Amino acid sequence: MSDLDGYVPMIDAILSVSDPDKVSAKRIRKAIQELFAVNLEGQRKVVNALIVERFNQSQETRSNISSQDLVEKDAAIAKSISKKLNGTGKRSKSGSEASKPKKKRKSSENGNSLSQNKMLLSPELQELVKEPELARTQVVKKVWEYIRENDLQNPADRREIICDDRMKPIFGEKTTMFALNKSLSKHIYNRGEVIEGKEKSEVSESPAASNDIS
DNA sequence: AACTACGTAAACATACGTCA
DNA sequence: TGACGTATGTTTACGTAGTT
Repeated sequence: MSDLDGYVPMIDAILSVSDPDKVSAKRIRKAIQELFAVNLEGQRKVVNALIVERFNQSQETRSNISSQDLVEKDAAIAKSISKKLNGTGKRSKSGSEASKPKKKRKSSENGNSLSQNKMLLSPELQELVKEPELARTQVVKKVWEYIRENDLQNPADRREIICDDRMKPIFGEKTTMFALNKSLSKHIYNRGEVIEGKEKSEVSESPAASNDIS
């Protein structure tokens, strides 16, 4: 057994404060990766096996011994874990935050995100962003650049976007930042989609027409 | 092994909760 | 009260974990 032994106390601590019905090896492994800033993907099976082993042992221990000492020790470690996982202890807005993923994420590490795949754009969108194809995220970025350059946000409610002539075929008279992506999706195509089925606009109605604003 | 379910990635602006 | 962190909404292919 190896360097993984160093994680045993932490595994035990996590197990001690977790609901046995809900806890999973995956969750524990991720927690350890975060806490120790290590990548255990290459050792996933070994780590999982270790976690299962500790789980079984902890269940056994719990049923047999009710060591006050152990509980207190676990509680102390668990407290520090919880503090680390939840940041500075700030905020715990909507209930069970622990299980929720963090919204703010580091930029892609593996670069295989589909968001980076170039997509073909409808003529209306091409006209707006001045590019024939872009990654979805880049499309959004370009659209926002255009909105700011032309000062198209409603000053009273900056979530609202008042469309100009170039935007109207895509978004209608006005839209919101939340509806932006939905409207955009009608103007973004996969290459295969276009090659196999010709263009959406050719097959059925034009994307602009599919927008419910007529 | 095959299948299902879920989390992740990216962009954006604003509202709101929490802490110092 | 200001600063900071997070939720909100949307898209969808891919990776992974869990289940059959």
